[in-house]
Amino acid sequence: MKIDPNSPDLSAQIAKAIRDAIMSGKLLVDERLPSEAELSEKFNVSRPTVREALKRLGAQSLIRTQRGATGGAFVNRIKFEDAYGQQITTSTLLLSMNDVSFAVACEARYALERACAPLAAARRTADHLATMRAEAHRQAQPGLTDEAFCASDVAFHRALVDAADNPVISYQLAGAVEAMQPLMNMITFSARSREKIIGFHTQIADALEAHDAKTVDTTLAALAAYTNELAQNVINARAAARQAN
Amino acid sequence: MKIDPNSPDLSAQIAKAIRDAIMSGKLLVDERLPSEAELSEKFNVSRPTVREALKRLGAQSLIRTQRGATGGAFVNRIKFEDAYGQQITTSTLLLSMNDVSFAVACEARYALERACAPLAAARRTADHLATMRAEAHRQAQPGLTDEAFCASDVAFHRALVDAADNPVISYQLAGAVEAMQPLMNMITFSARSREKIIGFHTQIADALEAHDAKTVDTTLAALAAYTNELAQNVINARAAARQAN
DNA sequence: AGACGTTTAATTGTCTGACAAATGAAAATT
DNA sequence: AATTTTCATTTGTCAGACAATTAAACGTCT
Repeated sequence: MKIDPNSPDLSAQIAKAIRDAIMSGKLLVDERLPSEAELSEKFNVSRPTVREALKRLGAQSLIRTQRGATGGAFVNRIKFEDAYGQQITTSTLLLSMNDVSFAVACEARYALERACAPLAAARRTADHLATMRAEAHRQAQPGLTDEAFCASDVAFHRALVDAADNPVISYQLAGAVEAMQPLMNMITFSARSREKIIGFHTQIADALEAHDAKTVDTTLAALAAYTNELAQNVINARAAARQAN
Repeated sequence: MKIDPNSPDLSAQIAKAIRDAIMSGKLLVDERLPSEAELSEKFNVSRPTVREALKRLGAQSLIRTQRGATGGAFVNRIKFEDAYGQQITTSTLLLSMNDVSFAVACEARYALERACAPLAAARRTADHLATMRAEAHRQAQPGLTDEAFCASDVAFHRALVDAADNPVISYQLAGAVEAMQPLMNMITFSARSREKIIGFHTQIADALEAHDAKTVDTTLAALAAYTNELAQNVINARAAARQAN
């Protein structure tokens, strides 16, 4: 692909050309790209410009670089773990920057989570159950901050998702689950509400252990409704406070 | 956040520092970052290094830049549309580079899609239905290539997902749905199989129109099973061909 | 011949300094 | 007062340099 040297986004064009080559399979995994000097000659740009393009690709985990005699830039085999972070960052910012309501985010998260219920019920291992029960136990500890409670909640739900034993699902849901955390942090979890949530969590773990997909699904629905209710209370209280001013 | 000037990844460190500032809210949407010259002074690095860091952030749509007197780098309000492309690219590469089987990808896609069924059945608009029926009609045209058939299939399913009217769900599922396309392309769709798939599609559109979530769900399950069957046939045929050699 | 240092070439990472292009603000002109 | 010109700021790009790293090539000694 040719680039337009008069456009003021040469590095973006070059990055796109290389990205397209990777996507189309012209560049294979672990294949070495030409050196920066060769690329700058090929595209008729300077080395800094080539480097900016390569950094763009590196930021997307499409390439990795290595110094030294046999070094260079290599097409990176992007792993699910690499993609999680990116996915979570983007999802979190999407929610916060586009004023996505708690209700909408919550609906998405639980709708997708419920999709895992049948698979998780069928495939959960002892490890998954242990993780979930450990998190439920942590959630019951007195003196736990709201933030730590939320973090544990996320860990519980990620274990549930991972129990479906499908890496594609785990990847897609990582964003939906983790991105909820900042929104959840607006809630102050009373002892009573924590108790109730832990009850749901225990029910879910029990149902998973019993391979009872139906109960997992209905409990998740109940948990979704309750979470929404808690958030709605906060929103209503804030509105009332504003009114009082 | 301080950076270690002896590490050979200065631009990555600087990018991380700025990314963290955005994530934590220290930098607000549309806020202007210091100029490249100021940043290079602040971090004690050269301007090219700062620029590499900014390009990394630009690649993630976290900032945008503008030339001129009042120009600079600004925190970007990342839109869902911006994120789709990135999401699809990453998902597609994840599947192809990690040898994710058709079955696993298909399971994920349909599990997540079925999660939208109740919402889509409740909220579908005439527009969504029209799009879906138009795609079903396109799929019935003779002379359609397999690739075009797949593309139309993706468009149909994206309309279904969008009918759930939840931007978070649409975003998450864009990856799962679009990333399947390269895998689907291995299938040769016979006239009979196309007919059958179009039948499912029509059934889904009808059920959505009737707000019948249950039928949407069961039809999606049937479609998932059939798609898997087609792929399995290809895989078996290939195995047999290998055996014959 | 083979094991073990040494040198060397290739490559990325970083820096310096420069100029072009865009752009809005300030200054000058009508 | 309106319009044009000038100017300062900032990003985009380039050229050239040196440091750090790395593996291969080379030499040396046993």
